[in-house]
Amino acid sequence: MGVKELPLVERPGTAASADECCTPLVTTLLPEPDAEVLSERFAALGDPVRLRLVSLLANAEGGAVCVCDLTEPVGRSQGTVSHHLKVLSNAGLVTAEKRGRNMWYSVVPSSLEALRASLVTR
Amino acid sequence: MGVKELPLVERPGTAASADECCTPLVTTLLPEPDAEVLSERFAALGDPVRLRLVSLLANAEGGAVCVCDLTEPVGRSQGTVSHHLKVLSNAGLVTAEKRGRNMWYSVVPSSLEALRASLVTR
DNA sequence: CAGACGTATCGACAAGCATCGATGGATGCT
DNA sequence: AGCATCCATCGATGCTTGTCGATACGTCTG
Repeated sequence: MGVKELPLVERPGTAASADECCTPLVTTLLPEPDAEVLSERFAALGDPVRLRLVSLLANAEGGAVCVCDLTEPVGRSQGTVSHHLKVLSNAGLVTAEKRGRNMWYSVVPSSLEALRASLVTR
Repeated sequence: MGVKELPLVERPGTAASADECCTPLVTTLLPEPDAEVLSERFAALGDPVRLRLVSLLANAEGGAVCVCDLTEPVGRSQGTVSHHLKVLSNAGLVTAEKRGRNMWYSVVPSSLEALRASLVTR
């Protein structure tokens, strides 16, 4: 497949963009459809390997890392790492860019920020 | 390759309390033990039913709700709701208090706030 | 005290998930 | 061209999880 598009919320209703996805759950009663979208994103962070991947990406020089430099730090097979990156990508938390024969992944800061915004307490 | 070694900073009480648990993962390379703890909390929010439970608790008058008033809104059996509340409780996101023959659950705001703090971007 | 009520727990089951090794397509290098 | 490298995908496998119904325990009420 050529273009790896961002499978983000193209939902008609509430959540329009990555930045607006996240209904605050503490200050508003969370509607069920929103719970579905939001929980998918939290679930994406709900795995230690994926959490470390995000951390590795976020802390990288230049903000991007190629897959080849991710397998060793997390101690998982290449296939497994690829799988986790896909999960993160599906949740809209990271993006991929092809450079030569490498794929470079980076976090989507606005996406993390949106998730963070959903956790506001009053 | 990029990263040589994992900075496994094994501090004595590696992020035990609810308020101190959450190493920021974007501004620091997340140590493995912290990833374990943090991911457990994110995973707790990684289910739509649990997310709605948290929302219900947070939006309740008085900040607490008895289990009997939670099953119907989320549309799950009593046993299932009890299970989810336990997961949330284990993650430190909610607390329970016994009043008569009822259990009243409420969110732990500092816990959510700590989780939120772990998502800071730079 | 006996019954009703509220919850946690148990057993069972299907679905989902993390993981690996293998495969194959794409790309770059010699 | 031929070969090495990178990475997504596939199939298999064992473990985890969400769910229910049933059960057992504690507590209130009549």
